[in-house]
Amino acid sequence: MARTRHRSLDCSPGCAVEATLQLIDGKWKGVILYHLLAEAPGPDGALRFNAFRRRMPNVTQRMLTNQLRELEADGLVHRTVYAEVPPRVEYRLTARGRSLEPVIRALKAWGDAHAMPDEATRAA
Amino acid sequence: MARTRHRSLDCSPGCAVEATLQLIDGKWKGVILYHLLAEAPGPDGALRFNAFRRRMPNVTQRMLTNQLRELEADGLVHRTVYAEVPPRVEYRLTARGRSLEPVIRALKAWGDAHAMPDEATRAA
DNA sequence: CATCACGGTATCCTTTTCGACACTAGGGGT
DNA sequence: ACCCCTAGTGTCGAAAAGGATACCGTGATG
Repeated sequence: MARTRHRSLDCSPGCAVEATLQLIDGKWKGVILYHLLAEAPGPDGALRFNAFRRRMPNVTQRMLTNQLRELEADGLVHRTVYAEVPPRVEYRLTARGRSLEPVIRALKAWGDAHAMPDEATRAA
Repeated sequence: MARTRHRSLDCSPGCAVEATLQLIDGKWKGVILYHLLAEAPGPDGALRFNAFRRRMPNVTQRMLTNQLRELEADGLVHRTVYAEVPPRVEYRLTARGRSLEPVIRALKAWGDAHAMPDEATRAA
């Protein structure tokens, strides 16, 4: 479901840039990763499905599921299902996911510094 | 033409992350910025339209134009047109664009370290 | 006269993405 | 008997993104 981008590695050497973008592209993945990195409570930083929903009220269930599943397929997030009723599912970063921290922080820092005040700069 | 993403800032505080992603999202913008940051020759790091085309052979003219125009609209790239024949147009980063350097470098570094060797990791 | 270089536009069409909305299971509470 | 809770899934349809292809002006060159 992720943007297909270029499957043949046709850019070089900027390709690594695109390879990384491909993983965190997808309209909500950036925020999901940010919440897992910086917001998760508890010792191991796990978040449940509805915890995400509370943090991101405008994401539909279907989209949230999709984005989480893609992050899981990319090996960035691990999904733990507890066989309980009502169901309980916890999401936490994998080591690979945690390694994205400098990237997410760079994105956050830039956004805070250059984009957040208002976006009237480009109000067409 | 860029992905619409969320226009109401409905995520917080991960919003800054998305705000930044929104600017460099767009299938080729990452590579374009990378080339402008790291590859541009000359003292002021300008690249001409066909210089991009040579570096990214698989991008169509239309897409390249679109991506460059969006980067220009976002204030990341400046476009200089010389009234000559044959036409000459140079693209260079604005100060705002140059400020993205740590972000691009983080993306590149992660890609080199975690994604480039092969992507058979997730070959489904 | 024809062709090339350059930096694009214009059209058309397909693929991808995303949002709305309805629906599910199964135990516990009232 | 009925509703609530969690963590989803299914289907539909609109909108956006992106690819293919053809076309443009103009001055220099062959």
